[in-house]
Amino acid sequence: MKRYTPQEIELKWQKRWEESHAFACTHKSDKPKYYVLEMFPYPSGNLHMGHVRNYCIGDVLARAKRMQGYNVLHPIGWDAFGLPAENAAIKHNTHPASWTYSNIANMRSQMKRLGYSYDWARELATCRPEYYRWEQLFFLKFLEKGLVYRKEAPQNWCPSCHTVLANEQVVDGCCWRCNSPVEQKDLTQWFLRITAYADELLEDLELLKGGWPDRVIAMQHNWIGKSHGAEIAFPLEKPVAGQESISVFTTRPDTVFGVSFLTMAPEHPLVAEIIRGLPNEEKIQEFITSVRNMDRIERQSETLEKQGIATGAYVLHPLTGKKVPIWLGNFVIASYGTGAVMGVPSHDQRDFEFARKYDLPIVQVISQDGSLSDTASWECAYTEAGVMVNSGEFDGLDNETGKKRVVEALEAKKLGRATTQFRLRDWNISRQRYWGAPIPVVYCEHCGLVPEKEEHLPILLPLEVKTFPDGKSPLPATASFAECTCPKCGGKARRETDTMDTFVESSWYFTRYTCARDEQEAFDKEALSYWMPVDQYIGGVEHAILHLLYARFFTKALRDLGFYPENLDEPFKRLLTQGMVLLDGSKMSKSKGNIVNPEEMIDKYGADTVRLFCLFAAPPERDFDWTESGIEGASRFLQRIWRLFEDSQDVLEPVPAASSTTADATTALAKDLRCREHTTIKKAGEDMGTRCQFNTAIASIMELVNAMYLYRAKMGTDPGERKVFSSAMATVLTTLSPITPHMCEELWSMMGQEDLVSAQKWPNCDESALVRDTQTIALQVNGKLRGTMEMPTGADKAALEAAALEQEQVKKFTKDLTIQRVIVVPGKLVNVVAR
RNA sequence: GCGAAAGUGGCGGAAUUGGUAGACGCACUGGACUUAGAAUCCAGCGCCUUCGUGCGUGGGGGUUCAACUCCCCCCUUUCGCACCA
Repeated sequence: MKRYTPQEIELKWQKRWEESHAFACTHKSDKPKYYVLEMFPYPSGNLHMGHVRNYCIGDVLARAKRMQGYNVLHPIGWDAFGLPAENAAIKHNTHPASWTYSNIANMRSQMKRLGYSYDWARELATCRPEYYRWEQLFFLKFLEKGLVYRKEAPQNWCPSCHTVLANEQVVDGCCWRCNSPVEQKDLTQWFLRITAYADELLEDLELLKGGWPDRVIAMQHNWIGKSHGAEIAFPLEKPVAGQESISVFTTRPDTVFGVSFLTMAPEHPLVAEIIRGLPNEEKIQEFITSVRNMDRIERQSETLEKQGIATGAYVLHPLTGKKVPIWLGNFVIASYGTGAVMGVPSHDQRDFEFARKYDLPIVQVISQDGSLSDTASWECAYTEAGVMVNSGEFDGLDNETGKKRVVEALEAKKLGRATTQFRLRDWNISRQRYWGAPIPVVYCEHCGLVPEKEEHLPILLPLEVKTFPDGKSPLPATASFAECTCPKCGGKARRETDTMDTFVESSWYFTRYTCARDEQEAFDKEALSYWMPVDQYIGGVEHAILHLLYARFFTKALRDLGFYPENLDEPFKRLLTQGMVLLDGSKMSKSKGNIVNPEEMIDKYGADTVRLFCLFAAPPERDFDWTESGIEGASRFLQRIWRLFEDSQDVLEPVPAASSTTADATTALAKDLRCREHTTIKKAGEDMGTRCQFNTAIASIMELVNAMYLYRAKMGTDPGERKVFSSAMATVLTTLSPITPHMCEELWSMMGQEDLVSAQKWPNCDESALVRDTQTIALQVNGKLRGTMEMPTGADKAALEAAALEQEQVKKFTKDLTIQRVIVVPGKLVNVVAR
């Protein structure tokens, strides 16, 4: 008897798949296409359990879809630029490139040990010039179109990473990667104009409903943060620096008559001009400095006390002409809206608190019922809808109508207009780092900013650089790179030494897989429009706004540049956000020391067992705890199949899955097994290929295996019964093969079957096999289960009712009652209603 | 505060359209085999129990012949955003 030795078997079949290019694909096919993609990994060195789970989910789906008749694209690559490579280079005195490439080699072999069915011919790494040259081309096109621009502004600066960060990369005021508190620094940086697509990014979330988890859609919705309102100009009493007025953004123009002050952010560019020469200029300056010195976490914490200072300057109310004092406030954000707000303490809670603290007037202008009350007794602002009061000609209007009328009145005076604001900011893509894609522009002494010529691409990242003595990028000091000639005038120029954010690479890699080896163009239009969009994307929820928002933006931008088909609006049709793998209830992490090493698990149990456990432990979107007893259980199930197979060699014939017929299944025993077999084909097929509920697919196959054990014990010598058993075995191996492909290949070949089990079609469910001679009918009295009865399949309502009323259990429970109704659901139940 | 998801045995979870709640697995208990253990096989496994026309899917109401499932109110947990004007 041959023992189950996964390590031997797995190597053998991995080699067989590779040699036969079993999972290569092309876009020239008559089959319907299916593009399965898992978020590509950063080559950190080793696969962790989270990776394993992610790629197992994708692999089972890819294998199942392939068997179910789809032409499947299932590629993999490496998100290979990024800061950890530089940190590792410093630590181990090596080069980021060699560190990265050796990590890729290691992780690739770990993936191969897990038997993932990738089309390896499409593998890509974003740090290769063959990849990033196209990104540089996109940059130049973006520049032409005004989608990328340079701007000086206060930026999020991570002192530990020596680089700026995008807004999306600042989490709770700290760096998303190293968790150091982020500082603000004035810098000139490159920005991608993602805000130009704010509306479309928001609206197209509608297209994703049903395919994406609600919470991811909600998170993007909030992040984009659209609000409708008005911009209102308050004329300055004394204009400064050529500015006649200060603009504010408000969602409540209907409350404009309640303005009793105007608050500006201390960082507002006009502040310096306004306070110049005022009596308390020095005090104001002190206030500004103290706010600017506050770190971001402190400034944005909800407990921060609202503080402000009166400037002594005034604006004029745009409708009444009354003087309104200008204040500075620490709660006003310079980067949102206009950086200034109108203070309406009666109808805004923040303004209310501010007015109470600094004893500013509170004037009611909205009333629930039109009556006025004394605001001195109010405990909070009234923020609900109502009728306008104290508002001149607008009195008596409901406030929604009032919003429009006030804006119209302001427009007539050229002091306001309806507008919308987004929370979304443009994406800062400059990074003061070495290990990234160079930005293809130069700064010429004569011509200024000059884009590189397309024929000069790729602008290669130099590999010969000095090491990183102070943790900073060596590029500015690398003369061979930084010193260059101007593409326009040929004069002396300096190359841009910032590199691109690595999130730029991951914003388009999924389209490059469709033609990864094309050296002539970024995309082969035919292949691209055949494969895109991705049908199922799988990854962690931590990218809900980062990568997934950037990738959506890039898709729309490249579509509008003509790189993508016109109708490609969204890159990912369906998104599955997989849960985490926990150990003892908390996330596995190196620093905590609670790690399960995938390679050790493969050594101990084999890749098939690891795959099986990852998929059986919980539905894919939920977190699950790694347990030793759980993986033991998975191993036990595979052993159980192996033993059943070994012990049944004498009766097994190499018949196709689902090949037994009604003529073979003549006994009740055989009919039952055949029914179970086809139930599993249907259930596992839907669960694996459509619902992505792998745990229940596995449960269904376990039920079939359990049934086969019982069957074999009772099975006679009848050839029909034996055929039914062989067919069921073939079905187990076929339906389980997406999950545990190696063992299934081995048993498939031991069974004497032709070809690879991976190349088999998914067995057909014969609906007639699901129909049994009799059915169990539930018996209820007043909705409570009181028993069951066996009835011939297809028995009509009258027969079911009559039979039910004859049953002892029913009689017993209706003895002293009058039967009022009998509800019959054919094939299911009979409910006797009695009072 | 706003938004989202979730709450079912000792545990992970199942019930896809309102129709027999607890599939499948883990753990546990008893038995068989064994010198013994491991492995395996068989049986049991929601709770209460006065053994019933009992209770039971976070709690409370409702709709229905029938509710884990639909409606209303509430509680708890997790996650995301948050002085956004």
